[in-house]
Amino acid sequence: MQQSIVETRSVAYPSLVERVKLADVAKAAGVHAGTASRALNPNTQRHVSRDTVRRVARAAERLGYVPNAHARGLRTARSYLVGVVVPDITNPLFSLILRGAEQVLTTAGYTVVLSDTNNDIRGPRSQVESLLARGADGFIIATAEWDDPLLEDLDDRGVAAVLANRNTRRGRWPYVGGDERAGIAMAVQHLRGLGHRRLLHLAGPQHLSTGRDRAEAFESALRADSLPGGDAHVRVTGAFTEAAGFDGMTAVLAGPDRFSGVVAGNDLIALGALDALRAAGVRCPEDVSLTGFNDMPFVDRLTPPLTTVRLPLEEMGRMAANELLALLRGQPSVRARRSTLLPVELMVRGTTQRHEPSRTT
Amino acid sequence: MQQSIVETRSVAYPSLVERVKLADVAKAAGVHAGTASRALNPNTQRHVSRDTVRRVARAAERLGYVPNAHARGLRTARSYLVGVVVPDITNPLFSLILRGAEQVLTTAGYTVVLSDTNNDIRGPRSQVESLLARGADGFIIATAEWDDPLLEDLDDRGVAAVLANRNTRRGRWPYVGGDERAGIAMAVQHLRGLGHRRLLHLAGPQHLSTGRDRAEAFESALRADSLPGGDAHVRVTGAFTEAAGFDGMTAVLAGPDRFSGVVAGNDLIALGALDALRAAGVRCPEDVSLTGFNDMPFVDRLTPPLTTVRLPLEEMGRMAANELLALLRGQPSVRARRSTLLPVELMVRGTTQRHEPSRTT
DNA sequence: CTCCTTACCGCAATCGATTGGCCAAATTGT
DNA sequence: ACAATTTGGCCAATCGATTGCGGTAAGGAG
Repeated sequence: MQQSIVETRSVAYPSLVERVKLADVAKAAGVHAGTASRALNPNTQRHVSRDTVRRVARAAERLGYVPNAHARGLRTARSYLVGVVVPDITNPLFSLILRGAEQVLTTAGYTVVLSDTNNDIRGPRSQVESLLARGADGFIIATAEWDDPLLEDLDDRGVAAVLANRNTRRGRWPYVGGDERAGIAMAVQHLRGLGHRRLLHLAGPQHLSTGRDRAEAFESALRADSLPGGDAHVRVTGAFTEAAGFDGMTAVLAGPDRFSGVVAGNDLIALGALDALRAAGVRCPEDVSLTGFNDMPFVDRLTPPLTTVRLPLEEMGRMAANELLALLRGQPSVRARRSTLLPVELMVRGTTQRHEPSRTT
Repeated sequence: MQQSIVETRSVAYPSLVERVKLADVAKAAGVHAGTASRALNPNTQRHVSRDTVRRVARAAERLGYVPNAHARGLRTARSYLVGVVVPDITNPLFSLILRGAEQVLTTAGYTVVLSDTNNDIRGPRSQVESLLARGADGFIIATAEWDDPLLEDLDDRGVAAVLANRNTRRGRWPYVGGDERAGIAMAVQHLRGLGHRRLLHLAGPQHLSTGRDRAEAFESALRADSLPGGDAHVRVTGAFTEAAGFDGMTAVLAGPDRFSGVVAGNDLIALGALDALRAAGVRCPEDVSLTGFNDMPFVDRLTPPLTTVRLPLEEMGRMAANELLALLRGQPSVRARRSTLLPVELMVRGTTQRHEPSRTT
């Protein structure tokens, strides 16, 4: 590997200047450390005189006091650390959720620890365990499987968490996601409205709630408006990837099923399907209309630009974070599981057009 | 906002079971807590008999002991927390660096704290400060400005850090980035080889090393092989964004300068430039050839697919993390500033083609 | 003017792991 | 067999913030 090393100048790496501690502030303010502690904590300020609070606050400000998180955490058994577990940070879907969550968590005084499992199935477990060892206060989990032993385990142990984007079968935690059913219904109605009778759903993996829900929504949307002469097929792909989309579409094209409209399980599957169509000489949108899901960045710049369903991902992250904060603040008594479904939007672009009957594939 | 809340079942959120502590392990193994501590720590095991180590290890294993990070951190003044500061987690450029860094840091036992400043200029400061308050051991910084008061400040305070992707004027920290000069040189030579004489560089902002270095590299690459009849212009854009690229290109098109090849400061600028060309009725690549920088995901799927320079971003993150680990482990004595330049690769795709002389814009 | 609150603040224990210092037992050398 | 080491492990202090407890002074009521 080419690699050039350039040496410039030599310098020392001194250790950090010794931090000012609470005792220093107390001394400067002429009070005891315990009093200073109370003066600085909004919840205990009422035990301290107005004047003392001011003096201590001023001293702390002047000396640049920042509390030692270790000492505090040791004493209070809280870390103000929350883990955000995502399957693939490289996927904008998750980085947007992460950003939203990070915004509200940091402004609430929490520190966000990233845990990118890189789609490794055994990833979440070890990552979460080690964060738990660090005393993490809670988690936002975007890697939930439909049947997820890790989550059941965490649930049993009473770990505070919120599920984002992907739901799970059991579990008592709040869930925040997009309104998948509505999104799929929109896509189906859009295609139907364009005159497409024979539809295909390239479903995502069924061990994820997003794959299941969308497939289910597809079928119930079709039942809802069963046009005469309507026809529909569902093909389950192995993953939410371009490769899986390509394979799935290729397999369907080789089979007997006919269709003129395709609802893909997500944008990546749609892109793979597009490639497969192209490879088979089928044009989009002239011969086949296609919709995606998620509205990832840049899918509006493809040729043709992808018609897809947009999810408010940043908002999803923010909501999930707020749910978690409520959980952490809330009385650890009785709570009800809440599901929050965020509204979605159909982005009509270039991969869908009115059906020309002669061209059903 | 549409929002449906579904209540399912009510349950209690019990607190975590009380953790097993070192004293428990020690008791189970029939030794003192101090001894157990030494037995568990590889660096101090030599002070403990072979047999005791085994007994303690076994007891720890059996009881499922995990050390309390707060207590340890309080005593040792190390947190095993590393902050990774990025300007925009949504940008795959940075999420890839982040992933690389996260991989090696977590396997080294560190916990990665994400700090996404969302391109907010005052972001890094407060984020870094609060992480410092938490006792972060070090930082990987991908937000460096060329003249960066925050970095100089941190440098003065002896904070351990490594710069990734973006370099800074001063500072004593290691820097890991792509070989920008080589990348630009490749792009220029590629265009020259295709017969393009009149080149334009749509440079990124000059307060970032990436903007500066690429602009400088562009000029020196041209000096290196000054063909007869060669001509070159540099237009500095305000940001590494599509909007800036669009504006920059639009402005140049309105001016007197002529060119048939464009070297964009990065992929986003290239995309914006592409839009501007299209809006002006200039075809790419027939009339003008265009290169980007970074090889972001999906730019190979555009029409035409973008010719660009690929950086080993994940590797960059890994290298930066390794540098930081060396810094953290290393004797805090004297070190030399190291710059590691990773090799880049020119991805020749559809936005560049042989120049047809009649068509210089 | 005395008694009783209330307000304010200091004292010291506490969280759990680490580590320097010290003592006892085991080992080695002669 | 005895002194000189080495080895193994215990004790207790320590990191820094929090908080229950108790004491003192100020203020109010009768």
